[in-house]
Amino acid sequence: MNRSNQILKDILKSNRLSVTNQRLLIFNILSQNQPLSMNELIKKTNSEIDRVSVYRIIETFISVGIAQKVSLGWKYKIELSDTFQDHHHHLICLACNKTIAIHNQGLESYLNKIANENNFETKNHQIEIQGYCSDCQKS
Amino acid sequence: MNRSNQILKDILKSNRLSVTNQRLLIFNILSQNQPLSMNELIKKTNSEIDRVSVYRIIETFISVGIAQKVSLGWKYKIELSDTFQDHHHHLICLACNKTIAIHNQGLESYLNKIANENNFETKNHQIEIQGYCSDCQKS
DNA sequence: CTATAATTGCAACTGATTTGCAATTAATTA
DNA sequence: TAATTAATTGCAAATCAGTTGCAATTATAG
Repeated sequence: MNRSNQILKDILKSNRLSVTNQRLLIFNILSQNQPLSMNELIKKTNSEIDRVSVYRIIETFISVGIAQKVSLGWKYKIELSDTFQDHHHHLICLACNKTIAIHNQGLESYLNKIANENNFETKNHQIEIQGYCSDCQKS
Repeated sequence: MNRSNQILKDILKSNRLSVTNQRLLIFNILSQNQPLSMNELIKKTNSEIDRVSVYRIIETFISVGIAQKVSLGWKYKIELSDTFQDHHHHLICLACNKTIAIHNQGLESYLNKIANENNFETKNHQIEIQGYCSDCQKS
């Protein structure tokens, strides 16, 4: 039992949610992968969980802050929330579909400044850059 | 006939696309509104255009640079391209659903810097801030 | 004005997500 | 630990978004 799994259980329990095998499996899949689309995630469950349940579990995870949606272009993928990994954004390669995490505090404060200038109370934000990674620029 | 309509027709003609009433109507709806989801757009056509055609027209508009998708959270909406309005991003109010355009050159160059540091060739980017606008913070 | 090419509308389809409900599993209590 | 209760899951079926094929219509070019 590692640290992340303990945090997961604490979050579930403090929200009166059951610790089920299905929830643990999905958490572990998310832990071991880049952001996944719903279909990618469903595939990785290897039919051990019904698709409907995967949707419901992700909905639950998002509502209690275990997972979060990140928009990639105009689709979205699922990744663990900032509780389990540092807040970040992504570069997305249009060729190989790879995501590169970017951690950049300057960018964050820049966005805060803009929100303040507009008297806007920020709840969340999305930043993504789409293009070609260094590997894929050759071809 | 205003200036924008003339630009629209020029773009269509230079791409050997017909100038049809349906295309003009959709262009005018987009001109007069904030970014619209496909369903919002379809509703505003007031059944004068079949849903399938709306999808096809937007696809065409995007391919020739008349319109563009903007991701809002993990959905997307359609707005006129940078040809018809300056490049910008949005603050989105979670309460009233209003979008506030932000024009900020510093932000753009910041993103370019990040891409360069990662040897990444940018094709497009998305930035959105979700929260509560000044009007909606009271309630 | 006619011929040709592009576009639209309709019907039907596919894939993603949601809903209702019964069966199962986890948590609570004695 | 067993029995009870509450939460969760799986299944079937519905809904919603987006797509495809094709015939009917409309725009463009001559």
